Amino acid sequence: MASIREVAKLAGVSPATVSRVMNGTAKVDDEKRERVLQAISDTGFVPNAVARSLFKKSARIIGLIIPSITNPFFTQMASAIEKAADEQGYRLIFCNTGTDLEKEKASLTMLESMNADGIILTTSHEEIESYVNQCKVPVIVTDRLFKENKDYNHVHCDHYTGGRLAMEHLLDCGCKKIVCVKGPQQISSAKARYDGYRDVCEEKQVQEYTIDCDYDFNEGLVMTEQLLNQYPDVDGIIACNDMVALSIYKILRKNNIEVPEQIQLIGFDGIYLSNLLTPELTTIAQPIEEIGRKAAELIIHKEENDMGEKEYIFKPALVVRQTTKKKGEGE
Amino acid sequence: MASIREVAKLAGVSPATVSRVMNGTAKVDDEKRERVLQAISDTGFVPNAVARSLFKKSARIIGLIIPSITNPFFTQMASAIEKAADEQGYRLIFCNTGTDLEKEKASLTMLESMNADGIILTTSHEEIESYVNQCKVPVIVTDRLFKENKDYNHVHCDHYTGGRLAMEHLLDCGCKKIVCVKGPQQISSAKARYDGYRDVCEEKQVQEYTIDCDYDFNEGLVMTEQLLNQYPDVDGIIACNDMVALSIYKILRKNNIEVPEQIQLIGFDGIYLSNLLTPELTTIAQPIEEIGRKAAELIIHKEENDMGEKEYIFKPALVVRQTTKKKGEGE
DNA sequence: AGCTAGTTTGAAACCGGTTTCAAAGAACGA
DNA sequence: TCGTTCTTTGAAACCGGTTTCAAACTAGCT
Repeated sequence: MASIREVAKLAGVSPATVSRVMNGTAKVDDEKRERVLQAISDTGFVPNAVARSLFKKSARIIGLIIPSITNPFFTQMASAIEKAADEQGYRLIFCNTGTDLEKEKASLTMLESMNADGIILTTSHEEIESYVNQCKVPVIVTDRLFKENKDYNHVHCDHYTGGRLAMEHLLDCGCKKIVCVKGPQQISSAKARYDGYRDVCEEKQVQEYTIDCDYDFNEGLVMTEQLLNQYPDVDGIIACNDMVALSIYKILRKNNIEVPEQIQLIGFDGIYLSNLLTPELTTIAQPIEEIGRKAAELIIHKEENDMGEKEYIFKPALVVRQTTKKKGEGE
Repeated sequence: MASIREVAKLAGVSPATVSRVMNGTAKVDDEKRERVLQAISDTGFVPNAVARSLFKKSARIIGLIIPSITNPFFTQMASAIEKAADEQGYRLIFCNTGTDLEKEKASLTMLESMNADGIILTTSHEEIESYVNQCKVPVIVTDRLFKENKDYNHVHCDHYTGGRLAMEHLLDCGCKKIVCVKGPQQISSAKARYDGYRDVCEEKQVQEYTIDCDYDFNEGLVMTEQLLNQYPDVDGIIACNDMVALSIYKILRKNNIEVPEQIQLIGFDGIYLSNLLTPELTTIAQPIEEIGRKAAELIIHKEENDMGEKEYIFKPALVVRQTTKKKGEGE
């Protein structure tokens, strides 16, 4: 409530001096400093962040544009971003897009007009590119690339290798007929994962079986029924992400199919949920927290980084748990 | 980038006129309006939100202070808040506290200095009260009350009735030895739930069995082992929330105990996860989205509301799914 | 003492919209 | 035609910190 001018008046100095005491931007006479500090504590003065950010052109804010706040993958990433941001006095603004392009655009301009210091964007639309280009605020693209070429700061995981790891693991486990539940192929991560699967199929001279599915739990329920119809003798399933893996598991159990005895199942992402369930899900884990932290750091330390079209790729890791098992091995 | 003064110069009018055209706050000559609109579109002018909020003393921001962004209960609530906020052009700022009192305080002052229009707070500390009182920004307390008396705007669920419903349901199902996994009793919701359980015990002349546990998955794992040791003949468990119920289920399965055949299990909250798992969890569901929406609306329409010490209580509902079953009934 | 160099300090401009207030212009009646 | 009232418009103040710039003061040297 109190303003810097009131504090200044009370301390018998100018607003400039109060500002200097608060920020340590210049030397202030000891006796005056004491009076200022006293006045600040007497009035309970808290500097107005809006006024400061108007002048500084920085609101110490990071914008996070993601498809959904309830999706565990994004909340885990968000949590890591929030942690890194909070440590440096930055705040997070959440923008839920539901993958709606118009909302993505609106969030971009809105965050820019709020003097955000940077934006972390997970998009599903190539068309967003021109808007990202116009944006004066640095944009870090995470998880999903929206361009084949590397003109932007990308932080993501090597999904292609992930796809290979998943397939190789199921083959290792002795599966003969492995179905890949492909995610939406316009999303780069889904496509790369499938590419990895397909390349292993080719290399190992194994027949490829696929089914299309959204990155969505409910969609997974429907597609699994269809999968079982289409491939009744399937013995291994690669889900496009962990949430879909959960829905697949649910339908398998509903059909009294034992996992991993009859069908083995592997997910993608390594969200914390994959570890909580019974049974625990075998999955290709991304270092979600590291991705989030890296993205936040790129913005927070943008002065040190040149912010020039870089790509940061993390390695996925196979995490073997309870939904896969080498055939012939006992408990 | 362009400022309102540049737009004004280009259109040959004053900044005031540009402002009036944008906001429709006063009549502007048709021909001038056209010139202004043209200049806006030529320059791609987007008004700076910070400058506006400095004058308006409103940043069209809602602060959300919660213990964790990854906890599904809070993300579901947050999602509903975000939706209601977005519809009215408000943005959400997330503050993760990890139940740390200092972080709660810091978030409160920070949000106030950002000219936030309101704050939605889920706290675990009574001590926060004096800070909430000092806050000029309206604070809505959700989920957990921090005072017995009702001096604040509270939006929450009738946890006491929830506790009763859970216990009555397990009795209905024929359970004889029902253990209540009590949540942290300094948190009002946990206490109310336990009170409900206890009162039903008294009324029905049933022996009360309890075990203490945090609202936390990992804690649940440990406490369940202890529970099985302490009450080997338990046949019904009331978990303090759904996440703890998941962990209880995990340990029960690890001990080869069938649910619901040997032990019946009921959770609390009705997070969407409770429905995704296999088996689906019987739970006492809160109307999480309604709670979030109500809290957001109280802030967005604060002018219409008198904002004077009101309490909004929602009713919980028993959702019977697969972890409970009336004894003696077949599939 | 007189002069220069260095330090502390406050007045005022600034950030970029918004709003007030009074002036200028339009419309209308006498 | 003149006066009155109503409308449109822009100059300037405002929101509340921050920073510049020059004045005032201190210290050090001749």
